[in-house]
Amino acid sequence: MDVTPPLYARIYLLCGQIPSGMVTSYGDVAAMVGGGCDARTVGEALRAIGEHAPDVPWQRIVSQDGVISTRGLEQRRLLESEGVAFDRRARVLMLYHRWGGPGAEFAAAHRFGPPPPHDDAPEQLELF
DNA sequence: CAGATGACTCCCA
DNA sequence: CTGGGAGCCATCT
Repeated sequence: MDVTPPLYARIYLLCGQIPSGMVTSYGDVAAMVGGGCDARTVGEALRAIGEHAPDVPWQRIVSQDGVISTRGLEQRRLLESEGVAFDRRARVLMLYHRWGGPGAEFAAAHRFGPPPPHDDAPEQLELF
């Protein structure tokens, strides 16, 4: 039978560091995990969470724009219960809730890299 | 080893 | 804004 793949274990470890009320994107997780991991791999790891790590806060991983595309209703409900705000188009307000990565010590201990910078404009502030 | 799969992302019409 | 297509990569058959 399967055991948790090494890369997945790192993904779960990093996701477990995301505090309640914060979110990050698949691409950001992939960048921090490094080692040839990409957004799709993160998605695959989260898909297999039920088999490997049921305690990982999978709901805190959203797409790059803050959109929940897959298991929307359940995920949105969980995030809202943590205090995460959405705009009119069901996007997480990333400018407020984007996670800045694990602490420096934790990152160094597990060889995680820094999250990639975002060049997003504050257009998401335009609610309504 | 080769083909298929997917909870992504980017680019272009 | 919407939709289609390509690129990407670990994991499973």
